[in-house]
Amino acid sequence: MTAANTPHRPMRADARRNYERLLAEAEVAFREQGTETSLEEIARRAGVSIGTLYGHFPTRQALLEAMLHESIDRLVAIAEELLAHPSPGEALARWARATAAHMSAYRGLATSLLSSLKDENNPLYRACQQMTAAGQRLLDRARTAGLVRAEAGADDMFALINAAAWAREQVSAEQGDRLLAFMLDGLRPVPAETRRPVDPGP
Amino acid sequence: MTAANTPHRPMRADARRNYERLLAEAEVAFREQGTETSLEEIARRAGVSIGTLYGHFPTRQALLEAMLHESIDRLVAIAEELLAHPSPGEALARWARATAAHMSAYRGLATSLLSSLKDENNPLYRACQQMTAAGQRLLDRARTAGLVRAEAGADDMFALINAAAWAREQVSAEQGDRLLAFMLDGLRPVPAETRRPVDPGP
DNA sequence: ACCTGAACACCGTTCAAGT
DNA sequence: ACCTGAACACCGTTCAAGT
Repeated sequence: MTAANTPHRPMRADARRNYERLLAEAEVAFREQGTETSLEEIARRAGVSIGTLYGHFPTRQALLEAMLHESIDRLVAIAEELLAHPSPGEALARWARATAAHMSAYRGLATSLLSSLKDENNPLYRACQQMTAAGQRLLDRARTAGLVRAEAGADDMFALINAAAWAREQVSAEQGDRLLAFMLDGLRPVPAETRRPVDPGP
Repeated sequence: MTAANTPHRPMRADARRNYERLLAEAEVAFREQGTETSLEEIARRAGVSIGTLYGHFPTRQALLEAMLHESIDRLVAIAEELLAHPSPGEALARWARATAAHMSAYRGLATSLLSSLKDENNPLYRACQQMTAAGQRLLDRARTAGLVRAEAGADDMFALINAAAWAREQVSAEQGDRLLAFMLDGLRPVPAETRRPVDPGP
């Protein structure tokens, strides 16, 4: 593994090996069984005691965060690259699709992520902030191009991407694609002629 | 309780009392703790054995279905009434808001509902179908008024309502409202002048 | 016909004891 | 410095035995 998902400071060789094995098995288990899968099974598959797992990752969120580190960096980098794409709308849509696709690879992850925003101390909190910040630049560029309405913030787009990823876990791939497309189109400015067509109502 | 949530055929008086108490406690527990709350706690609160709970409701979904029966009937009736609303767009939006609000009252319900569509034998499957059918009439009416694009089906709208309800569980009420509004606006036809503004891309 | 509660298998989390 | 595994508290689900 690269330096991205290694812990803060030097580690004893056996500890480091356990850390890596736990991370690798967690990735498999989360992908196959969802983010609520048994931690004891992860420890078992990694060949260590459950106490060792807790020693390295005090909470499920900490383990998820460590597992996501690399891919989040990658998504942030992709956002950076897409800023150079000729079409601000396409760039935004592509990043949203890539992000939603990644999230929906782990059942329950969208829920873990979006709910982490309720607590600053949740290890996933910063991860969400990074992704939101990365999306913000693409969103603002699309807004400047007249493709995004004023009241839509980067947090809204992040929530929509999560919602699409959540839906994608439950429906067919085709419908999942369609739903994300609808959501992104929903960020466009509402054209005057279709606004409140008949009656505003109370 | 009314006849709506009583079981199929005559029941012994004590059985009926247990059934009703379980349903009442389930409603409270699901509302306070979410749809993954402990069934044993529901039985405890209802003052019956866990075996009695399983005797009446063989699965968690069966208990949820029984609990939702009345409110789903109500939402179907509301859809009916809204067909007479002068604005097809407003009617659709109001039904969607009412439905999302109801669903988000029980944490985890949106997931239980949308995922039930993967299995015809899930007791919630029919409940989802009823709601989708109710929404379909409002959706088609809005489509006739030019407010909904051709490729958006009633199942898409149902999924979006669920996604909004799911998001509402995790974010603020204001943001939840906004997200649902974005999603519904995403069902509108895309005006020609904002379609693919610069470059379609590969 | 319905209810009870023990039984079984599983899990999250902590922490004293080891090396 | 790190690891182990027993301990505790909890849960889902089934089913023999009761009334």
